[in-house]
Amino acid sequence: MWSNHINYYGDMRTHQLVLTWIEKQLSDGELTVGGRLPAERTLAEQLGVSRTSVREAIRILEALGVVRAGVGSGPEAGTVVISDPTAALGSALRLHVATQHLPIADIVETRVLLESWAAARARADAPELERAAALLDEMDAVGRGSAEADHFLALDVRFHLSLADAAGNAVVSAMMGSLRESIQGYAGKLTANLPDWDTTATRLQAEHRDILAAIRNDDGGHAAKLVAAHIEGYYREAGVRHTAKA
Amino acid sequence: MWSNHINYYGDMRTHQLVLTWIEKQLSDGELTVGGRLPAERTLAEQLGVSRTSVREAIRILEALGVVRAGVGSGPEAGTVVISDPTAALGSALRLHVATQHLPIADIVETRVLLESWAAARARADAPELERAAALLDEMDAVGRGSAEADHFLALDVRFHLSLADAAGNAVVSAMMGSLRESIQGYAGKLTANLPDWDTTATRLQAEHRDILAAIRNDDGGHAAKLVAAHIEGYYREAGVRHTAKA
DNA sequence: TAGGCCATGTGGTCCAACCACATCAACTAC
DNA sequence: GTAGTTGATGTGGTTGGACCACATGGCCTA
Repeated sequence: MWSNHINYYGDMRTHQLVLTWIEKQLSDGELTVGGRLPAERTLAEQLGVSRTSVREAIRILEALGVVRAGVGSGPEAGTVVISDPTAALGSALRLHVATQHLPIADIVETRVLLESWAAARARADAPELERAAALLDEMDAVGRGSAEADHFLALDVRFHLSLADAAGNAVVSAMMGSLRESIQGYAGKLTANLPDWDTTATRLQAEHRDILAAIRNDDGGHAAKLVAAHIEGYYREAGVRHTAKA
Repeated sequence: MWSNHINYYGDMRTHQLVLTWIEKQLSDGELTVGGRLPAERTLAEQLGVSRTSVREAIRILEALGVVRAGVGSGPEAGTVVISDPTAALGSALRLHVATQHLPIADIVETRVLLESWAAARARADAPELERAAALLDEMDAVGRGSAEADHFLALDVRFHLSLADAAGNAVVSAMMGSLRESIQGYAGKLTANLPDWDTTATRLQAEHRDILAAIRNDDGGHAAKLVAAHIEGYYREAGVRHTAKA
């Protein structure tokens, strides 16, 4: 038969072998969130591969939001297991947008889809809604000058993510976050196309409060419609002028 | 002030520097899908970093479905830019499922959400529907024994992806594909819980044809309902027995 | 006892070599 | 002249070893 070496793994590249081992540890529950991977040198010796290959595997896991690497000693050091699906989805989408194989329009459309569903699905008494309400107050407090637009938008993102979280679906939340991240730069530029940021911000806030009120009133269907109109309206207002400049 | 070396990039780690450079090339259109990256050794020299760091960056891009690396010479060799968002999302979701921080139920729910939307959105004359129909014929042709269940399910996946493609949203298609990939192993095990695979497969096929007919009849709303019932019904049938065994 | 200092262990980076692979051109045998 | 072989070339794949920056903690000194 074939080799009886413990390290026979077919055509698999070395770093994939390491990935497979780590994924198995995760599936078997021998590695859990918060736990630490063996040190790179140790792991390399255990698996009979070079440290380089171990590092390549860890880099991939880092990019996928599965681990975090820290130098030095102490609690922040070492490679520890985390769970940040949004990071992976976000950078992936961002890069594919860069290759121009993921149209911005499709991203916006997907955002509307997910966010409408979340609004319809959110429970009226979800604790995330209180955070959302607090964010709205914070947004009222920021100035209405275009200089503060970035600050306002940052809070806006967190508000929408809070609504998504209120639906209680981790996958939808992660996807929502990644969609926002992937078009973050784009959305920022859009504000430059708005004729009057002050007016727009005030309108957005009014719509935000309507959406939140609908959810808290257990009128999911209405909330979903409001959310869709809210998002589409914003991109239409900013986007039309954007294309009109061309 | 600080160093005036051309390679001062703040706290960024070396491989991130390479990633940033490549992402900029993509955004600027200097690198497009189908294009080739400079050879690893060349790129390392150009950017003033080690080949190791270049390779770590490329590994990340590979995991994100942005490039494909091939050894040797000729058209298949070298590191070429591709665009496979599904690969990135799929492996990310799969790993996070392994960490048990993404409930399977949430993935199934999200799948229903996306697929219902796609069914409602698909155009009746979309060319992808012909591929879907061909897949259904192929599924009729495979045996009904449980031994062929894997083959049937593989075609089933492609059928559903074809429907998603018919909606014409690349982001939704990519997410759909990644969701299927992330629970592929899980779905396969479920068939073992079914009392009679033959009967189930025949029923699934009937539902498939109803869905396809509804889309072709331009009745998106009906198609969406059928799809939701189709997916939820399958998981309920297989899943209930699964938990009942415990 | 309080302070500084170094041993230790972590990831971060680099280098130099070697391998396997695929192509292509030059060369050789017929 | 043609067909086949062979080697040069260039690609990613892998390895071992060296050194660095960093953070801790214990030892040693004042």
